[in-house]
Amino acid sequence: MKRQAVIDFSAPSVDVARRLIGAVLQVDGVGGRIVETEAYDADDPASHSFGGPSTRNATMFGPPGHAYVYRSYGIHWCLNFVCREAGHGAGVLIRALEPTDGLDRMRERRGLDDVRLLCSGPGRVAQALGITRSHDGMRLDRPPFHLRPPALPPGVLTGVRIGISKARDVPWRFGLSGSSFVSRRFS
DNA sequence: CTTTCGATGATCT
DNA sequence: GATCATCGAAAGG
Repeated sequence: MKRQAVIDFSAPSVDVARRLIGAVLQVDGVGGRIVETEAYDADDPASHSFGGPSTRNATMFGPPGHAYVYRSYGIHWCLNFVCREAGHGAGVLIRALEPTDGLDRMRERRGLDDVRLLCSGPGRVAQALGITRSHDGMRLDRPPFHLRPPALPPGVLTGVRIGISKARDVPWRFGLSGSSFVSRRFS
Protein backbone atom coordinates (compact mmCIF):
# COMPACT_ATOMS: atom_id res chain seq x y z
CA MET A 1 0.00 0.00 0.00
CA LYS A 2 1.40 3.33 -1.07
CA ARG A 3 0.67 6.14 1.31
CA GLN A 4 -1.20 9.13 -0.08
CA ALA A 5 1.10 12.15 -0.54
CA VAL A 6 0.24 15.21 1.55
CA ILE A 7 1.18 18.87 1.71
CA ASP A 8 3.35 19.84 4.69
CA PHE A 9 1.52 22.85 6.11
CA SER A 10 4.10 23.35 8.85
CA ALA A 11 6.44 24.81 6.22
CA PRO A 12 6.71 28.58 5.59
CA SER A 13 3.68 29.93 3.72
CA VAL A 14 5.83 30.92 0.74
CA ASP A 15 6.92 27.31 0.26
CA VAL A 16 3.40 25.98 0.76
CA ALA A 17 2.00 28.51 -1.72
CA ARG A 18 4.47 27.34 -4.36
CA ARG A 19 3.88 23.65 -3.67
CA LEU A 20 0.10 24.02 -3.85
CA ILE A 21 0.24 24.95 -7.52
CA GLY A 22 -1.06 21.96 -9.48
CA ALA A 23 -2.76 20.34 -6.48
CA VAL A 24 -6.40 19.34 -6.80
CA LEU A 25 -8.81 20.90 -4.29
CA GLN A 26 -12.36 19.70 -3.82
CA VAL A 27 -15.12 20.68 -1.40
CA ASP A 28 -17.89 18.11 -1.33
CA GLY A 29 -16.55 16.79 -4.62
CA VAL A 30 -16.63 20.16 -6.35
CA GLY A 31 -13.36 21.82 -7.35
CA GLY A 32 -10.32 21.68 -9.58
CA ARG A 33 -6.61 22.25 -10.02
CA ILE A 34 -5.09 25.08 -8.01
CA VAL A 35 -3.50 27.46 -10.52
CA GLU A 36 -2.91 30.59 -8.41
CA THR A 37 -1.95 31.24 -4.76
CA GLU A 38 -0.53 34.00 -2.56
CA ALA A 39 1.50 33.69 0.65
CA TYR A 40 0.97 35.82 3.76
CA ASP A 41 3.12 35.78 6.88
CA ALA A 42 3.21 37.17 10.40
CA ASP A 43 5.89 39.81 9.71
CA ASP A 44 4.07 40.85 6.55
CA PRO A 45 2.22 44.20 6.71
CA ALA A 46 -0.21 42.97 4.04
CA SER A 47 -1.26 39.97 6.15
CA HIS A 48 -4.36 39.84 8.31
CA SER A 49 -2.14 38.29 10.98
CA PHE A 50 0.18 41.32 11.08
CA GLY A 51 -0.31 42.91 14.48
CA GLY A 52 -1.30 39.74 16.29
CA PRO A 53 -4.43 37.69 16.95
CA SER A 54 -7.90 39.19 16.74
CA THR A 55 -11.45 37.94 16.34
CA ARG A 56 -11.30 37.76 12.56
CA ASN A 57 -7.84 36.20 12.16
CA ALA A 58 -7.99 33.78 15.12
CA THR A 59 -7.88 30.75 12.84
CA MET A 60 -4.61 31.95 11.29
CA PHE A 61 -3.05 31.54 14.72
CA GLY A 62 -4.45 28.05 15.16
CA PRO A 63 -2.87 24.78 13.99
CA PRO A 64 -1.65 24.45 10.36
CA GLY A 65 -3.60 22.51 7.77
CA HIS A 66 -6.91 24.18 8.56
CA ALA A 67 -9.09 26.53 6.49
CA TYR A 68 -9.14 30.24 7.28
CA VAL A 69 -12.18 31.91 5.71
CA TYR A 70 -12.84 35.64 5.88
CA ARG A 71 -15.30 38.07 4.35
CA SER A 72 -13.83 40.38 1.73
CA TYR A 73 -15.28 43.83 1.05
CA GLY A 74 -18.43 42.81 2.88
CA ILE A 75 -19.51 40.75 -0.10
CA HIS A 76 -17.23 37.82 -0.90
CA TRP A 77 -15.70 34.95 1.01
CA CYS A 78 -12.03 34.07 0.58
CA LEU A 79 -10.34 30.75 1.39
CA ASN A 80 -6.89 30.38 2.95
CA PHE A 81 -4.83 27.47 4.21
CA VAL A 82 -3.14 27.99 7.60
CA CYS A 83 0.63 27.34 7.64
CA ARG A 84 3.53 27.10 10.13
CA GLU A 85 2.88 26.19 13.74
CA ALA A 86 0.02 27.24 15.99
CA GLY A 87 0.55 30.78 17.22
CA HIS A 88 2.59 31.92 14.22
CA GLY A 89 -0.02 33.47 11.93
CA ALA A 90 0.76 32.44 8.34
CA GLY A 91 -1.47 31.40 5.47
CA VAL A 92 -1.94 30.87 1.77
CA LEU A 93 -4.77 32.52 -0.15
CA ILE A 94 -6.32 30.29 -2.83
CA ARG A 95 -6.80 32.71 -5.72
CA ALA A 96 -7.82 30.55 -8.68
CA LEU A 97 -8.68 27.04 -9.81
CA GLU A 98 -8.94 25.34 -13.15
CA PRO A 99 -12.40 23.75 -12.73
CA THR A 100 -12.36 19.96 -13.16
CA ASP A 101 -15.12 18.53 -10.96
CA GLY A 102 -18.73 19.57 -10.42
CA LEU A 103 -18.89 22.10 -13.26
CA ASP A 104 -22.69 22.19 -13.21
CA ARG A 105 -22.79 22.88 -9.49
CA MET A 106 -20.29 25.70 -9.96
CA ARG A 107 -22.31 27.21 -12.79
CA GLU A 108 -25.40 27.14 -10.59
CA ARG A 109 -23.67 28.86 -7.71
CA ARG A 110 -21.90 31.42 -9.90
CA GLY A 111 -24.85 32.13 -12.14
CA LEU A 112 -22.85 31.95 -15.35
CA ASP A 113 -21.58 29.42 -17.87
CA ASP A 114 -18.08 30.54 -18.89
CA VAL A 115 -15.59 28.05 -17.41
CA ARG A 116 -12.94 30.74 -17.44
CA LEU A 117 -14.92 32.84 -14.99
CA LEU A 118 -16.01 30.13 -12.55
CA CYS A 119 -12.94 30.10 -10.28
CA SER A 120 -10.58 32.81 -11.60
CA GLY A 121 -10.31 34.93 -8.46
CA PRO A 122 -10.49 34.30 -4.69
CA GLY A 123 -14.10 35.46 -4.32
CA ARG A 124 -15.11 33.38 -7.30
CA VAL A 125 -13.39 30.27 -5.94
CA ALA A 126 -15.28 30.53 -2.67
CA GLN A 127 -18.62 31.11 -4.38
CA ALA A 128 -18.13 28.24 -6.84
CA LEU A 129 -17.11 25.82 -4.07
CA GLY A 130 -19.80 26.95 -1.65
CA ILE A 131 -17.30 28.21 0.93
CA THR A 132 -18.63 30.38 3.77
CA ARG A 133 -17.62 31.28 7.28
CA SER A 134 -18.99 27.87 8.33
CA HIS A 135 -15.84 26.36 6.80
CA ASP A 136 -13.53 28.51 8.92
CA GLY A 137 -11.33 26.33 11.14
CA MET A 138 -12.11 23.06 9.36
CA ARG A 139 -9.34 20.53 8.73
CA LEU A 140 -8.21 20.28 5.13
CA ASP A 141 -7.47 16.55 5.28
CA ARG A 142 -11.05 15.54 6.04
CA PRO A 143 -14.43 15.93 4.34
CA PRO A 144 -15.85 18.14 3.02
CA PHE A 145 -12.31 19.06 1.94
CA HIS A 146 -10.14 16.93 -0.28
CA LEU A 147 -6.63 17.93 -1.31
CA ARG A 148 -4.29 15.99 -3.58
CA PRO A 149 -0.77 17.22 -4.44
CA PRO A 150 0.42 17.08 -8.07
CA ALA A 151 2.06 13.86 -9.23
CA LEU A 152 4.90 15.83 -10.81
CA PRO A 153 6.18 19.32 -9.93
CA PRO A 154 4.60 21.75 -12.44
CA GLY A 155 6.09 24.91 -13.96
CA VAL A 156 5.42 27.77 -11.55
CA LEU A 157 5.41 31.52 -12.26
CA THR A 158 6.11 34.16 -9.60
CA GLY A 159 4.83 37.72 -9.24
CA VAL A 160 3.70 40.42 -6.82
CA ARG A 161 0.44 40.02 -4.92
CA ILE A 162 -2.82 41.53 -6.12
CA GLY A 163 -5.12 44.05 -4.46
CA ILE A 164 -2.91 45.05 -1.53
CA SER A 165 -1.60 48.48 -0.56
CA LYS A 166 1.25 47.42 1.74
CA ALA A 167 4.34 45.36 0.85
CA ARG A 168 3.45 45.61 -2.82
CA ASP A 169 6.91 44.58 -4.02
CA VAL A 170 7.01 41.24 -2.21
CA PRO A 171 6.91 38.46 -4.89
CA TRP A 172 4.63 36.04 -3.07
CA ARG A 173 2.09 35.32 -5.81
CA PHE A 174 2.42 32.00 -7.64
CA GLY A 175 0.76 30.63 -10.76
CA LEU A 176 0.67 27.55 -12.93
CA SER A 177 2.79 28.19 -16.00
CA GLY A 178 0.68 28.52 -19.14
CA SER A 179 -2.67 28.37 -17.34
CA SER A 180 -5.50 30.48 -18.74
CA PHE A 181 -7.43 30.21 -15.46
CA VAL A 182 -5.33 32.63 -13.38
CA SER A 183 -7.13 35.79 -12.20
CA ARG A 184 -4.56 37.98 -13.97
CA ARG A 185 -1.66 37.33 -16.29
CA PHE A 186 1.85 37.14 -14.88
CA SER A 187 4.21 39.72 -16.38
C1' DC B 1 -7.99 46.62 -24.77
C1' DT B 2 -7.86 49.81 -20.30
C1' DT B 3 -9.45 52.42 -16.24
C1' DT B 4 -12.99 53.77 -12.96
C1' DC B 5 -16.43 53.13 -9.66
C1' DG B 6 -20.30 51.36 -6.67
C1' DA B 7 -21.72 47.63 -3.72
C1' DT B 8 -21.62 46.23 1.13
C1' DG B 9 -20.30 45.08 5.96
C1' DA B 10 -16.81 43.65 9.24
C1' DT B 11 -12.78 45.38 11.38
C1' DC B 12 -9.75 48.65 13.17
C1' DT B 13 -8.32 53.41 14.70
C1' DG C 1 -14.55 57.56 9.93
C1' DA C 2 -11.29 54.87 6.94
C1' DT C 3 -9.79 50.78 5.13
C1' DC C 4 -10.32 46.53 2.85
C1' DA C 5 -6.02 39.75 0.34
C1' DT C 6 -12.96 41.65 -4.67
C1' DC C 7 -16.16 41.58 -8.46
C1' DG C 8 -18.75 43.16 -12.24
C1' DA C 9 -20.64 46.73 -14.88
C1' DA C 10 -19.80 50.90 -17.26
C1' DA C 11 -17.18 54.15 -19.67
C1' DG C 12 -13.23 55.51 -22.38
C1' DG C 13 -9.22 54.68 -26.15
